[in-house]
Amino acid sequence: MSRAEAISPARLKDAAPLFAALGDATRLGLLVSLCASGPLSVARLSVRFTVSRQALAKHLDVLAEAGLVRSSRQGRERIWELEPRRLKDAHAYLERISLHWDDALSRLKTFVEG
Amino acid sequence: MSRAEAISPARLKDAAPLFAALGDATRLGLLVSLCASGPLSVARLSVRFTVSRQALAKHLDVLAEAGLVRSSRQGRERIWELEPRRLKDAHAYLERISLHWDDALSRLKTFVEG
DNA sequence: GTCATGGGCAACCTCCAGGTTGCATGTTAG
DNA sequence: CTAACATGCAACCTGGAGGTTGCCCATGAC
Repeated sequence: MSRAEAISPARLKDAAPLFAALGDATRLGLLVSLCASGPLSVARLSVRFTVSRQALAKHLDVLAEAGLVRSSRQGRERIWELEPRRLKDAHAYLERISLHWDDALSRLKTFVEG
Repeated sequence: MSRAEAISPARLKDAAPLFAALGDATRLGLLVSLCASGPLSVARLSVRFTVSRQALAKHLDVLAEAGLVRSSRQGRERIWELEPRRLKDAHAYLERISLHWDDALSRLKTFVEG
């Protein structure tokens, strides 16, 4: 019996930009930094990276577009913080595909053995 | 206490191409197709997509490069199948970041409440 | 043999991601 | 007020991703 729900094309179109946002070493580094050190400004972040501040700002925009990060103004600074919900979303997607795969495997096993 | 292990830059450089490979709707579609229908040839796959056979072949190469898919010759056909290990890798990676986040949250909570 | 089918290869095109520099704007410190 | 700092904005450059077409090669069918 199949426990995994179908993966609709709509979900695919939602998932792709999410993974695309995760598919860059600098952006993953930003996520990890925000994870480890909590909310930070671009200036604070930029001392940890080799690329320019503007490049980081663009990356943060991409992450925000994907819903992985959120920003708020505090005085003259803009503070960025992680948005863990979308991270869980990505996680759930992979889980769903894995489930499908395990299902397919067990079906195959049943077919072969039975 | 912190249960999450550190996320090394080396792991970042490993994870980025993996997510990048997942960050395309067509490629996700390929994975789902291979998941649902088992190993298939490019010709078989291409009837389900609107892009050309060559485009799909390139996507499959990208997926193979990321270790998400594997191919073998069978007669005049090349059969592609899923490689679930790397999928689990990506899964584990997100889990690691989430763990870090949860750790950071609980540390913050302890700090605020304690 | 002959033909259709599956696949690799290569050239080519277009667009945008990722990066840079330079300058303008707003805000806090003294 | 003025200087220093954090950011926003815009123009610009370059490489590579994603797509196409056209052709050639191998293999299985007849």
